[in-house]
Amino acid sequence: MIRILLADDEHLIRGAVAALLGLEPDLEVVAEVGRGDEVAAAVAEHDPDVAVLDIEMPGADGLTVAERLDASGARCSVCILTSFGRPGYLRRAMAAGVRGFVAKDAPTQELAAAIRKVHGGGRYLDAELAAGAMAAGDNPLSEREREILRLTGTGTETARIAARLHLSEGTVRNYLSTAMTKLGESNRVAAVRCAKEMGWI
Amino acid sequence: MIRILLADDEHLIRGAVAALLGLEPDLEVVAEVGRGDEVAAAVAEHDPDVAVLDIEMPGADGLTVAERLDASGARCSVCILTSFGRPGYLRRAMAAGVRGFVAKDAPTQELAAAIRKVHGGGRYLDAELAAGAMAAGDNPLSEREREILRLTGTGTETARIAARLHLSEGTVRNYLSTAMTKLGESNRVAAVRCAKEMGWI
DNA sequence: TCGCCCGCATGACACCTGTCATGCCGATCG
DNA sequence: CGATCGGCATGACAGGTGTCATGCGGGCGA
Repeated sequence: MIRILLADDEHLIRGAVAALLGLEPDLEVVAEVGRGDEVAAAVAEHDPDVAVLDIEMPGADGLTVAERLDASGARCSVCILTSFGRPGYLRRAMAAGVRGFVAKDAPTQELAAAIRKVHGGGRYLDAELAAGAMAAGDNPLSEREREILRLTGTGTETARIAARLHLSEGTVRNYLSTAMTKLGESNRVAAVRCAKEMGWI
Repeated sequence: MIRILLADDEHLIRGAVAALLGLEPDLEVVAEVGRGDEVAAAVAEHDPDVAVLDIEMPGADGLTVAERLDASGARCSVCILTSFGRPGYLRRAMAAGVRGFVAKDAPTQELAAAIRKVHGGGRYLDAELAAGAMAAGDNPLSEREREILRLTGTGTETARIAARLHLSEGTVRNYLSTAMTKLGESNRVAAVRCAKEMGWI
């Protein structure tokens, strides 16, 4: 029996995935949490074999959680289950020692297959996603560029961004300009959108 | 036995929700589709009692599908199941004769409860969402403003938007300006974000 | 019928944005 | 070591952006 922890902020979906996994005779969901920052405690308490993590979660996102579990030398394996198979996400997951990566639009039985593979010490990657990540290449943005794109994406004005980061407005515009050049986009809205889709911010 | 049609573009999630509903003795999933534009045919073929529709789908979004079903006088009731409980979505759904509206982060048993209520001729609304919709008020944006906000949100340059809509650039900027004023935002990125969160574009 | 309001559309003006030239610093490499 | 490259930071300039005054036409209440 493979013991599973499920982390996803959408309660109903979490319950549905638990129901799906409950249909498999060799799988057992032993814990469910709705926030990233509750995963560590739940792992400590329930000692699951595999942690199935969503990426978009309040508290801490699934990739950050995976990195922390990896750094703390936790016994349990991690399988990411997410809506967005963005290239940047996949790379960050691999770097964090994640061995399974399944998209929410994958075939129904793929999650159980991934969990078994991961529990057996193997890896499970969606072929489409892996190909996409290879094609997209590395994240070309610097830390400053990412930060400023993130803030721009929330609708923050240039002046406010400059104030918050202790920069001149011209410098903020300059980072946006280099980011736009790197992403091949011609304005800030398009650059933010592109960076988000790649999983780079 | 209540016969259900399930429409959601995320295959794995669709399967999971089907598994969840399969646990209920009085519910039966008789059809599953992954695109909005496949719903009509599936309804005609399987004659379900209740159609459970996601909003974000390729082909046609769930609200559009609900409006079409309503207009065609279909026998089956509609229950919307979505990640985003945006005020504008709820209003559009009500206008389309939808009688159930459930958020994906609602408690696990809420979907089954909503389906039973809707099948019995009643209505089922998440109290939180309904309150949010009341508080947000009506969509203040005109058709032109929505269209231009949508295009701006995809990263399209002002000049291209003007060309596509056969307007001068100044007019496009003006619509963005009035939209920004109505939404209380100070730049186009913020306005797009705000309108999206309200479900107004 | 007459104002009145609202949506649609435009051009002009002030200001914000995107780009460029420039410089500094640390890392990498021949 | 000196050369070179990439990240960080700035100011100046041209052009795009947000705002305003203005006008047209359709619907709606007085």
